Amino acid sequence: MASRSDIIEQFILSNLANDTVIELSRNDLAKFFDCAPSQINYVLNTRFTLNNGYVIESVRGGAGFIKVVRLGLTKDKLSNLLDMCNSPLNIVEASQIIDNLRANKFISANESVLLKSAISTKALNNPLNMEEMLRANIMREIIIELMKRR
Amino acid sequence: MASRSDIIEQFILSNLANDTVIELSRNDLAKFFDCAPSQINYVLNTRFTLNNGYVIESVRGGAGFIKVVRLGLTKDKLSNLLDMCNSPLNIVEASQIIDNLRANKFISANESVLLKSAISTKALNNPLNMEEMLRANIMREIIIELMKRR
DNA sequence: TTGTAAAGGTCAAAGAAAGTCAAATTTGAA
DNA sequence: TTCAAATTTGACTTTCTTTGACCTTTACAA
Repeated sequence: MASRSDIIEQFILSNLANDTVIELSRNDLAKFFDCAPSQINYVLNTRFTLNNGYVIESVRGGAGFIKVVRLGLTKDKLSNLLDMCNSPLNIVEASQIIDNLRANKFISANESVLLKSAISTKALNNPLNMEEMLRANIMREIIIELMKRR
Repeated sequence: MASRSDIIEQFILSNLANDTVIELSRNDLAKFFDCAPSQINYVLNTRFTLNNGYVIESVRGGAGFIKVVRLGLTKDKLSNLLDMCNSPLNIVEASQIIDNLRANKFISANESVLLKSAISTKALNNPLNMEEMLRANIMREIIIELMKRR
């Protein structure tokens, strides 16, 4: 027997049949299916996971929405590399992943350089519960890298 | 999906497409978009910041006006952005800088998306003296982003 | 010189989304 | 039948936008 969550899942799936990206209104959907808004999150979190091949993005407030992206072939090709990110990566390992991405043309040479600067030891050197400081470091490295361009 | 603020932003952007400076009348704009005058300030303050590459000037009273100046970002001006990275950056500020870089063609659209994923709150969420864990998070975000490519 | 109207500025409250988390309930398999 | 897993519900939170009351500055006319 299909639970309401199953039905909502089917609804979203049918909307995704044609398009690879859809935008939902959580409140409208909840009203339509006569459920708590958070049940939409429940469905999304249990059935539209990364493993299942989906990515969820959302914006709150005024004209907020939830976006569901159905991932394509690339997803399978990269899932091995993604798995590596489930455990800590030192700089060598991470660089190898970037090189791999580059060698397989998932990123450009420019992107490769940029990303390496973003994950450099220098960029991540200061991790004392200060997300914003860290982000600033990362951005600094990126800009320095850009400065090197002709 | 687009909020009124988004629409007003687009309007200003399109006016700035050709010219690097435009003059607005706050009241007229507010009338035109049927909103409170202060919403114009809201749009300006959230979307046309220095980080984004704009400067706002205004004159009050009688023949008052608001001037929006689009700052071209040249290579030597990158050091201004770099300076901003000497203090903590929240996600909004950092995203603005990336948008600025993108708008001024220092990075491609792809790079912009990639970098945003690298600095996302999700990517940097775990900063408990664990550089490698952090890096893994960043790499995960990057790969997820790549998975979306067709 | 001064008062007033006509700008624009500020700030906080209200409104409109979506997110989180855990308690309560239901379901289904052993 | 029992119990663990799945689902449903709802209170509370966070984020973003919209609104409005009140403040400051400027030009200009009396």
